[in-house]
Amino acid sequence: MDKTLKRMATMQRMQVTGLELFYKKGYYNTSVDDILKELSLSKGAFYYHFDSKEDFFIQIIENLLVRKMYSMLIEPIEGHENTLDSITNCFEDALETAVHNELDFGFVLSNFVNEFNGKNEKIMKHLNDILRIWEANLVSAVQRGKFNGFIDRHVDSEGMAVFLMSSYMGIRTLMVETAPSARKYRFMSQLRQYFKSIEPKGENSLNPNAVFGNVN
Amino acid sequence: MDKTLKRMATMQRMQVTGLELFYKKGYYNTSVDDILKELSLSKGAFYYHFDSKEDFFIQIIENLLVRKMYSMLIEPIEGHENTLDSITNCFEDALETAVHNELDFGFVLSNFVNEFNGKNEKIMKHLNDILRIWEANLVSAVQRGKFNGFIDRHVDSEGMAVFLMSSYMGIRTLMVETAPSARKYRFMSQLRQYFKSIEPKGENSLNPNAVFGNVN
DNA sequence: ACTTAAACCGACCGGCCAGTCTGTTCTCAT
DNA sequence: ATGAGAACAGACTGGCCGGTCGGTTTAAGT
Repeated sequence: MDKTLKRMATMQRMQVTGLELFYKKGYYNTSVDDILKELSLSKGAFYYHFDSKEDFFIQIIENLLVRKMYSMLIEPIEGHENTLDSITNCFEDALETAVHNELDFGFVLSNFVNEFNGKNEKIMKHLNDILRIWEANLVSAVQRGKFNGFIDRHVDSEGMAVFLMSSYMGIRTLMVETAPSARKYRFMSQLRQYFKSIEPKGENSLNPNAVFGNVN
Repeated sequence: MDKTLKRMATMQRMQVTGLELFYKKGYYNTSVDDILKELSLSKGAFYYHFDSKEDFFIQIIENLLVRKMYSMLIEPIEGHENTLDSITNCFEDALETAVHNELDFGFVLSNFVNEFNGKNEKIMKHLNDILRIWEANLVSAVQRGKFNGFIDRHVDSEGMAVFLMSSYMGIRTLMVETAPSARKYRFMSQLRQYFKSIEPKGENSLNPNAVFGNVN
């Protein structure tokens, strides 16, 4: 365990800058040497730790991408009763990091889905796993929102999850070049508009979660 | 004019299969020889007609992508008074071709934006032009919808355009692998939900377009 | 029939890149 | 101190790909 410390540290360094470059320039347009140059390491070091470029990337997905997706787009929604509010805040934060050109992992994911679709089935499997997890968590968040009286009982939870993921991934694509800050603002305002049509109508509109408490 | 007929025909063939392969495998992962093999043509033929692979791709954008974007995502919305209906129908049709794995040019565009972003400024300029045209046409469609009484006067036209483009490009990314038909259905149903919150409320809800006629 | 240019062929070049392999340096237990 | 394995260095290979270039075929005008 202790002796593997150095190993782990090097692998971690490689993966972090690997993800950074893969994100910036794309997987196929980033050579292993590009990453190694950034770290002043050699081919020997790389292939000592990883089997192949593909294996390297899959480990990046498992070790970095999955965790960051959780901390940025799943956990911020998981804990709270008022689903619509927490989704709004979560998207707001994620898009704000995007405006500052920092790594926005929801977009990293969408980028890679686009790059590998139809080209590398093995990697697509891993990416689709993450999408499924994201979707499942959104679905249960919507259901919790219904239960807690913040979302109309008649809305389709699956549909809402798909719609949220779609619009999020889409706005990130649109933010890459033209007026990211303005587009973020407009997007968020329309998202709130959409949420208005989702709120419970009529008698049961007061939230009963003081009675039932949180679900799960 | 007449003598250039053969030239035009060959260039057209190259561009059509070029777009097809670039879409399926990506620009950087498709070699010029891949396209040539498909057509039983040689390098000589290619570089006789085009300056470079990049030039070739830009001509594909101008000759094929732009036109198809017009016919699939712009003109179907342009002519009609009831903006929300025509957008719904337009998206419905476009996503249906996507379900059948045919070339859906809105997605082709979004794919290329993802592939070239940060990698090829020259090509990005051309792609951004198309995005701007699409956006402008959606904005004016929304404004027409307001004028004709199908859309609430208070909604932000720019915001709605951005939101529509986002969600469309996003759902296409989500449809590439998992349950495209189901996701299309869910998406369209949520889009209609969103549109509900966009309709005019209160007194002026009856459309007055019988009085004013169409705008433009 | 002959000329001429357009259209096309395909071998070749130079550069890049994933992966290999041999060898060197570092680390640490004994 | 030293042997042994872990960690790393870097030259090299084979394949691919964009682009070039000298040559051949096709077609059209005269």
